[in-house]
Formats: sequence, C-alpha cells, structure tokens
Amino acid sequence: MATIKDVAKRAGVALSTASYALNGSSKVSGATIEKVMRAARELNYQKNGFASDLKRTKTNTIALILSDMSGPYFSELIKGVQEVTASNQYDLIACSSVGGSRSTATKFLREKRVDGAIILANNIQTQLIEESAREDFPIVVLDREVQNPYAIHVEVNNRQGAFEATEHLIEKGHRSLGYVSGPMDSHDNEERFTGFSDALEHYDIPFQSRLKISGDFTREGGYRATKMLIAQQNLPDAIFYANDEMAVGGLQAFKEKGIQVPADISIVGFDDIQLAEYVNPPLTTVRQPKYEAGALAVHMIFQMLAGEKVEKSFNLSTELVERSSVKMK
Amino acid sequence: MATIKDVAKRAGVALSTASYALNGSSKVSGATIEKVMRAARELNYQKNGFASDLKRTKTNTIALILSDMSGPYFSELIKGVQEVTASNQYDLIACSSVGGSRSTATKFLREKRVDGAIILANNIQTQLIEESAREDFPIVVLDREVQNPYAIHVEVNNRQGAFEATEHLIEKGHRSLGYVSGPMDSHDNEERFTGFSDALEHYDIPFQSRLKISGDFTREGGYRATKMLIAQQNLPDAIFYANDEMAVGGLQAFKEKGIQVPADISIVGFDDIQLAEYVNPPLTTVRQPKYEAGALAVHMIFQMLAGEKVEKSFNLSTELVERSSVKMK
DNA sequence: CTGTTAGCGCCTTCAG
DNA sequence: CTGAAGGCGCTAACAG
Repeated sequence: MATIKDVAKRAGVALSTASYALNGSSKVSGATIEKVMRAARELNYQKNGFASDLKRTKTNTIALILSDMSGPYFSELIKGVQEVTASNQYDLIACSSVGGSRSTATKFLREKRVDGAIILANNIQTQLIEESAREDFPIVVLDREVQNPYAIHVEVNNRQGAFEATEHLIEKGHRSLGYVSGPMDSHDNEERFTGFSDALEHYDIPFQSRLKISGDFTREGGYRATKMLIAQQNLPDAIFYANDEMAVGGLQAFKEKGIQVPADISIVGFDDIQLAEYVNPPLTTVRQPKYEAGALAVHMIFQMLAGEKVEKSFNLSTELVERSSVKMK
Repeated sequence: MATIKDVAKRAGVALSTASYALNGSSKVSGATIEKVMRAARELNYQKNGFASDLKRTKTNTIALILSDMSGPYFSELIKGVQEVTASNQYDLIACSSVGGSRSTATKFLREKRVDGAIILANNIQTQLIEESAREDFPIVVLDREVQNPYAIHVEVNNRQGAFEATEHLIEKGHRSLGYVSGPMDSHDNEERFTGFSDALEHYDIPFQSRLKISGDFTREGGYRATKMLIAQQNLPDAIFYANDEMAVGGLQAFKEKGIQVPADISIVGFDDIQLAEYVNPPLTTVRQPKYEAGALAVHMIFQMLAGEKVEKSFNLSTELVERSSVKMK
C-alpha cells in the first residue's frame, strides 16, 4: 500500500507539498498538483482514513444507531437522515445495537469513531449515552429523554397521536377498548399508553386492565396477544395496537379465528408502516413524520457541532390516517 | 478526553504498563491491572479507536454497501450479514452508495476504513471495486462479476429463477408474455431476462419485443410501464416483472383501469419481498435466499481474511412461490 | 510555493 | 514492572 511518502518521493516533491496538493490547498502550483496527482495515480495511492482522522480529530461522519437495522419502520427515517447528512458533506453509517454492550453501536459511541450519533435503539443504555455525549460529540435520541446538555431529544408526539386514535375509536361508538402494549421499558409505548388512558378518562370510559396485553412491538407478539384476548372470550369493541407490526399480527390471529375486522371488531395501529396500506383490511393508524424526524435530528447534530445553542427537546406532530379497520359500531 | 497517558499517570504506572493492562496482556500482575482499570474508570477513559486502528492497521469491522439503505429488499440480507459478522466478533456498518463517487461507500472503499466489504449497489463503479480489493481487503459482490481475485461473487441464480417463473406461466397456458424490465445496466436484470427468453425459446414461443418495457426496478417505474402496456391495447396473457416492486406498481395500474389480476391477466414478480404476500392478489414470485446470501457473503470475507483459498463465485438457488396472481388460462 | 518538523493517541520493543 | 523511544500515515504550522 503506497503512502503519501511514496507519492511525494515519486513526484519529486516534499511530503507536505504532496499533502497540500492532494487536499487541494491553494498554496501549491497547478503544475505541481498535476505532478503529484499523476504520481498518486501511478502508485494507486489511497490515503489512510484513520491517520487522517486521527490527525484532525474529526471524522466527518455521523452514525445512525438502530436496534434493528432490518426493521420496517426505519426506511423513511434513514432517508431523512441520509439526505441532510449528505447535503452537509458528511458521511453516514448505520450500525446496529444488537449485542447490547458488546455491539458495534456501543463501540462507536465509546471510542468516538464518529462525530455525532442519532440513536433509536432501546437496548442502548441511557447511561452510556449520558457518558458519551459532549460538546464535540453531540447525540440526538429519538426514543427517550436523557440528562445531558449535548444529548437532545427529538420525538413524535406519541401521546397526542394515541389520544386522537383512541378518540377516533370512541367517536365511532366503541366503548370497551383494548390496548396491546409494547415492551414495558419503551418510552414510546409508555407515552402511547398515556395518550390512550387520557382519552378514556376524558370521555369517562373505564379502563379494564384485563384488556391490556403485552405484545413487545413484534408481529409475533401482536399475534400472540390477540390470541390471548380471543381466548379470554368477551372481546372488546375495539383494540389499539401500540404499533402497526403488532396490528398486522393481530389481523392474522383474527383471520385464523374467523373474526372479521372491522365488522366484528375495530382496530387501530401506530406508525403507518408501509404494509399498513396493503394489509387486509387496510389499517387505520397514526402516521409518524419519520422522514422529518430523521432530517431534524441530523440538523440538530450539525447545529450542535457548529457550537450553536439548540432546544433541548423537539416534538413532532402525528396524524391519524383513516383506512378501513375501524367501523361505526 | 482522557488519554492512556492520563490513566497511566493516575494509576501511578508507566504508560506501557497501562497499555498492557488495558489490553489484557499476561505480563502484568493482577493487582496492577486492577489499579489501572480503576484509574481508567475514574477518568472515564475511552480509547481512541482510530489511533488504535492506525497502529494495528486493522479495524475489525466490515462494511455492507447498499445503493439504498431504505429499500425493502435488504432487511433479510442485513440479518444474515449481521449475525455472521457478530459471531466472529467483528463489527458491521452499513453505508449507502447514493452520491456515486462522492458517497460514503466510495470513501470507505478507497480509504480502507474497514477490513472488508459486501457490495450490493449498482451505482458503485466496477473499476473502483477492482482497484480496491486486495489480499487484506476482500470484497464480496452480490450483483455482478468482477475481475479481481480478491473480489468474489455470490449471486442467486437469477436465470434459473426467471426460467422457472416463465415456465410456470407457460404451463398455465399463457402464450403471449410481456417482460417489464429493470435498468439496462443491471446484471440481475440481464440474467432474469435471459432466463425469461430461454424459457420462451425452450417452449417455442416467439418473443415480441413490443412487450418488453423498461421499468427501472421501482414501483413507480412498474406503474408507468404497465400503463404504457395497457395504452398499447392488446395486452399479453401474462407479464413477468423483473422485480416485485415493479409488480406492485403494475397491480396499481391494473386496478386503476379496472383490469382484474389474475382473471384478465396473470403476473409474476421476482424477489419475494415482504409486501408480495399482502398485496391484492398475493403475488406469485420467485424467492431469493437473501438471508443465506448475506450470511455466505460475510463467511467468505472471513475466509479470505484468514488467507484461505475460496471459490471465485457462488450461485444460490431460487424458489418459485405460488400465490394468487397467476391463473390457468 | 516548498521543505522541515512536530505531533494526533496508541502500541510495541528493549534495555534496565 | 518501568521509561524511553520509534512509528503507524497524515496534517499543519513555520520557516525558508
């Protein structure tokens, strides 16, 4: 592997000249640049990214940390992040937090291999985030709040979204409402449940705890939770699934038991994943501004990197999208 | 940011001792290790990944380069890659090639910021791959062939898959067949078209070039291509879409025109993306072993990294999955 | 414009 | 176990 030293020697210039030429500094003549470039090409020279980063203590890349790089939710988020990152001439890498404290994500956070990070990964310790964020290493967290001035918070208004969805169910005449929950340690889930409860309370509808079932945000979990609900007999009028994936699983469970949605029971989801539109019946759900959340998150990273003061927290609105899984009772 | 120097000072040992202790060398006593570790903890020391990588000329991470990190196809692939990578104690980062030669992907390839790469990104120049791959930087390419002993090729048998799908259409009595194509510079598309043509030839069915339309692998493209086909009047009996995304777009176009699938026309796709099962009617398509492809790809990277000899090329089989978009004519 | 020089933070001898 | 020293490859003053 040729180094810059070889290039300089071959071009017959000083090491620093080669460096300047390669980096397009203005303090070197066109002829020299050409000479250096040619030497570099001939030697198939490629600079060593680490050495350069090490020297500049700056990587020009930011990380997007996800608990599940393969999940359906993330594609739009990534798009937003990607575009803003690229337009700022930064690089973006995505890494997964599976493996917890031994994960790639943890390593990148700890070792400052990037200039900033956006995190949507419930299995990353809050403590790690709090320890890692600092002035030259801003973090945006999408799924919780964190006590550190350099770790800010962009979230969608889960509570409001859940409130509206629940309200929608109530307005359609449903009175006994079930809630299929995400994992207990999920901040998003908690907020959604709060919105759900608030709506119930607001409309003076009692909450029956037997109708709250845990489903862990996966399709499989939604499927199982729904089966349990069915087995209990005495189904509610409608079910609020804390995310779409679980709702899809629920649909499957209903179908197997010959229960018609929405004729027999109404359901709503949360997220508006791509599938929601294609499932049968198309799912009424709460759309999250994922693209915007991603774009805003990177935006904030850059502001912090530039040393500007930023809000500690942002809240994006959701929108109810009505399809066909809810019917007037 | 505390450095190893600070740790050594605080622990009251030599810098080299601290380094040994931190890296678990055997030439240092347990007591000292403990002392150093404590100092590190107290200072919230984290090593600088670059400095360390630079020194060892090794990153222990491999990159997965995708043209579209947000695409629907990739989630399973990622899963396969992820698992194998993690089980080898390596890190995985995903990066996008959007932006072509100015993309993050290009940078990582050029600057050897990782120990190896898996590429599925038609917008990365073949030349760049050929220039980058070397003994200590193996590459696995998933969507083309490359002339470089350290760049091997894992592909699914597109030709066979397309052949079987086409055969299926023919066996169901369809005689005039359309082909909605992907981009012309896509190796996958080319192979699929070859499989399609081979089947036609094998069954002595003439190919009508007016029934080959370009759709660029996007849903939108499939939609437009289908509209064009419809506008031409005289629809074929069946259409082979070179991928599922386009077929989904096609379904949309048919629906808008009141054309029934499969009653009026049969269609098949390719890939078996998640949506294929949920679309209406559920799409008959060709399943690719994406997980396996990903897992195999990393596997090969590790073999090459270990200096073992490996095959230059691997070919994975596809499988026809029959759903409801094809009917006996 | 060019060359010299001093590190970036870490790892690894090597002689005490 | 220590301390010094050399270097990984590159950048960025600072003098010439």
